[in-house]
Amino acid sequence: MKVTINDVAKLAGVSMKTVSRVINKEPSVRKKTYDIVMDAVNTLNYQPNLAARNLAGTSSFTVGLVYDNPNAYYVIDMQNGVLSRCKEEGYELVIHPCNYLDGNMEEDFKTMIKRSRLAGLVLTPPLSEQNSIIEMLDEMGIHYVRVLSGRPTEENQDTCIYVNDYAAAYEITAHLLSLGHKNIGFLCGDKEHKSTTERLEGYQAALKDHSIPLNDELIYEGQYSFESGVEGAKALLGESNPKNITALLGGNDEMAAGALFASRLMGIEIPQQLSITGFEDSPFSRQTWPKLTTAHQANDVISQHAARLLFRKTRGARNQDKDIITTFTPSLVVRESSGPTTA
Amino acid sequence: MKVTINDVAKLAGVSMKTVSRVINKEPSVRKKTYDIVMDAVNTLNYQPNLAARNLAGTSSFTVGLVYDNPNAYYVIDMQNGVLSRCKEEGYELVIHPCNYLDGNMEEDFKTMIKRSRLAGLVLTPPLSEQNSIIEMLDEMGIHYVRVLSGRPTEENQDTCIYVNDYAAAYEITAHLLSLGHKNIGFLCGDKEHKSTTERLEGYQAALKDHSIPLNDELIYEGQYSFESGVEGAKALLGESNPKNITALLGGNDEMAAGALFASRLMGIEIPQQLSITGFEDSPFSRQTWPKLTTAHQANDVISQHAARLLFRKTRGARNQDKDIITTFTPSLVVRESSGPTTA
DNA sequence: TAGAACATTGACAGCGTTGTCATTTTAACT
DNA sequence: AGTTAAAATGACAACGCTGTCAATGTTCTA
Repeated sequence: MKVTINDVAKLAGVSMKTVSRVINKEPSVRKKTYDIVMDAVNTLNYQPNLAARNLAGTSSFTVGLVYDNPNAYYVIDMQNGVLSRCKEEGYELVIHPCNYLDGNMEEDFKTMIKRSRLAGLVLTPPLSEQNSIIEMLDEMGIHYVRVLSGRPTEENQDTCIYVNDYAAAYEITAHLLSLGHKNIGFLCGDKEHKSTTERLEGYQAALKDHSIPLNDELIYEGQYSFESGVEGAKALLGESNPKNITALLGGNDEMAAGALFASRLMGIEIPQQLSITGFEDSPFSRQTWPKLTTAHQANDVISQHAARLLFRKTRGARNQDKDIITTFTPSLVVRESSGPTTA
Repeated sequence: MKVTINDVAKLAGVSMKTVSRVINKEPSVRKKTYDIVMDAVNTLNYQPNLAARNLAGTSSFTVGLVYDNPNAYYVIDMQNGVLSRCKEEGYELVIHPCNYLDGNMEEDFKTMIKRSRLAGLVLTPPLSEQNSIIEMLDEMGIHYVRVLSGRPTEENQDTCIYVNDYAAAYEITAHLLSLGHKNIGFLCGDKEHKSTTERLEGYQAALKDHSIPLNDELIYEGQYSFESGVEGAKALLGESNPKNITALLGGNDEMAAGALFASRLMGIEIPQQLSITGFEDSPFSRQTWPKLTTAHQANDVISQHAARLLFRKTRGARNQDKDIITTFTPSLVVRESSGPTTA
């Protein structure tokens, strides 16, 4: 019933250790031996036991995915990306949702790591930006890869995956400018998120490049939530839109959806009277009315590359994956929530 | 650095095996011994190694969560519920998204089970309804708990958690009837989902109990998606609402959101001209305009109980959790998308 | 063609637990 | 107190794999 490495060895007529070498793709196994062993593996349908591997080996076959992000779509995409890579490489994934504000996170981490010695961790924002965590991991000697909001100039190319929110925000803003908008509001997300400042700076850079003076009164500081989007739109548009805003950049899709909601309450027509854009292209940017113009962020692809980067580190010489992309720029998706100024 | 069961044993002055007994909560350990050992465990901050436990023991400490559901909110909730329980019991969770249509699922399952011998599986709909899968698992002797749409009368109370969609649909329909609606449309979800027929039957039962004749023309057969909700609303309301429908029951929140979207396109005011209701109370039922009246389904609680049920089976006598709820009925949440008939 | 250098393979211990079974301690009887 | 049954503990071999290091094959050099 249960087939072990010994069964394979017997069938192939080699030692246990040679089978081990084959399934671990170690070098210095003769091609012929390799084939014989693989045949045996296939006919017996052998699957190496993870627990035994983790116990016996110095490196482990489980990776952790850590997140503190309320966005279900984001999390699922990240999971699926990492998972698909894990499957290919024969790794197991342990997911670790957490709440940074909880405080006892450090303990939590240590427990997780002790219980199942991990090959490494994929950290997603905003946790990936927390220096205290990074230091802790460095101290503990845990491998990790961080997914971060940032621009290609940054260093740490071997341990970070960057999402260029700056460029994406620039592109969205440029899109609105090209439609004739001049007074563009910005609904800022959580200040603790690096993505917030990146997006804000991209927006400002675009304005500057088009010789539009910056105006702090057009910026609402909120959180990445629907409710905050509602509040932000109300705050910026006020009673009768005194600032004469014709376009609103949402910090993310949820805020944009909130702004859409608020506009509706205020009787503002979208996009005739006001353009609204999102960020991330999560499924519900297609489920609002009208559908949101936004910046598409391929989270599953991003997390796949994060996993690949991690494996490159953990597997060392055995894996020299050269095609890893370390910088991603979300790309503009124009839908119905943005249009030319009518003013 | 790394503390093992031996370190604990030494410090406590007992044998390795006794420590093992304590951490496994086996009976026949003297209270005094137990305390001494626990003290040692705590001072050393000992965490049993999962790989070793899985390898040595007959039962394993990993459970799997299997799902084939496109709804991110649902999946996250299920994960978190199971996960929270796993943490308490010292189990590890392996998530297993899959695509039933892929075909090679059986192989996929077997691989997963071989690689990390599992204590058991939590199956969520629609997979949990697939007899072929259940039979396979029975054959393989794998423990599992199914989360299913169904009514309390069903058997298998020790292996299934029921979500009473029938009652919930009944309640929503009754709500609409009480508001004066008579021509109530129904946007049917995927026919393969048990929840679809349960919800449909609940709707029909409510109508019958209020002496409203059933009319198949008011039922649209679609899928549980936003797009399908759009199509369904268009199909039922047609050019000028010839069937004189005043309320629309969405098969789930997404369909309801789609119907909302379509109504907007057709210039129909919600809820003044048309009431629309959802199902599940996923976050975005609060992010539509107007917010959706829906049936709240506590997925995290449901999955927690599923996990508890599973542990009761796998741990046998060691765990006699008596407070497991096996039937959940989603409860009506009235928001702004439903209102009295104006006709 | 001998000998060195290198490539390939194998024997065996050990990873940190739990299961089995033997041993010791305690409790419960006469 | 002496016996017996029951409860509590311990010794030690697994579990299925990988790391180490020694043993064997193979190729190259002179």
